[in-house]
Amino acid sequence: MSTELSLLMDAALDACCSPVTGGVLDAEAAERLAHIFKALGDPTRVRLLSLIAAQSGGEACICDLTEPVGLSQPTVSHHMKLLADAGLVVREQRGRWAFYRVADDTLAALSQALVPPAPVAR
Amino acid sequence: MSTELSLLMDAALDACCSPVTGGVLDAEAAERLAHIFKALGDPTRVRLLSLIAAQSGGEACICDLTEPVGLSQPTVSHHMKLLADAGLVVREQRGRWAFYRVADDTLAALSQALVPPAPVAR
DNA sequence: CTTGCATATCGAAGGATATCAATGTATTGA
DNA sequence: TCAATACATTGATATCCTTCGATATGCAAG
Repeated sequence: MSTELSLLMDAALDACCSPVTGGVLDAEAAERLAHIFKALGDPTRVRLLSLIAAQSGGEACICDLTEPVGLSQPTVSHHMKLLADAGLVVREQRGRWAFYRVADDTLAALSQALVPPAPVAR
Repeated sequence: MSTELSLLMDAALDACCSPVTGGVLDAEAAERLAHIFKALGDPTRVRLLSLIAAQSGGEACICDLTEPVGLSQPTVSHHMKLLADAGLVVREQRGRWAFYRVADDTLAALSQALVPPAPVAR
């Protein structure tokens, strides 16, 4: 097993995102990572994520998002479901509204998984 | 620029990856990011990336990759093209072989683009 | 120049995805 | 209870993606 030293080694990291360049990934780890990346692989969803993050309070309901992205309510709802399934946003129902906020821990873990290996000392 | 070596600053970052949580992304920035994430949105390609990174010398030809992922040569070639188009991998032809290596700068820029915003001071 | 090898490209089949209108499900307010 | 609001789900359609076998391209050794 490769226990490279990494600042910020965490449970969250193991839970979702093995480092891409930290040894050959088994099928399961690759699947987990790809699932999250696939959710980010659509411009609308990237946009939605940035819209939520930019909202004051850090959260947004579907109704806040429909107009900025210029798509129908069902379509936005569909995209948000994919983002939620990937663990990139967290959904919270409050009254008739569904509030979404960015899952910072998943974002941080993903970010760590992409950090290139340290250059060889010389 | 300065004589200090800055860790992967503006150039690479602006070129490909505006921070996801750093304000609302315009359509173009979202498109750029999504294009790269889409390339990572397939388990085979995530696997290929990790295989190349794990190779001694940090590079691999198609022939090194076909057997580990268990897919046909044309399919692996196709996946590598997508990774290369996304700037995640660099191709170098040497003789009859095409050598691919991970583009650390793109990986680092992507990683930066995912870093969640610092918690608000209070 | 011919043969063999590594890779790329093409064309096709099957499955997945994005999108919408229509409809269903809760929840609130009157 | 009734009507309105916010959101999710369904069903349909057009497009895109993954994968393969077949074939083309390009290089290298005789």
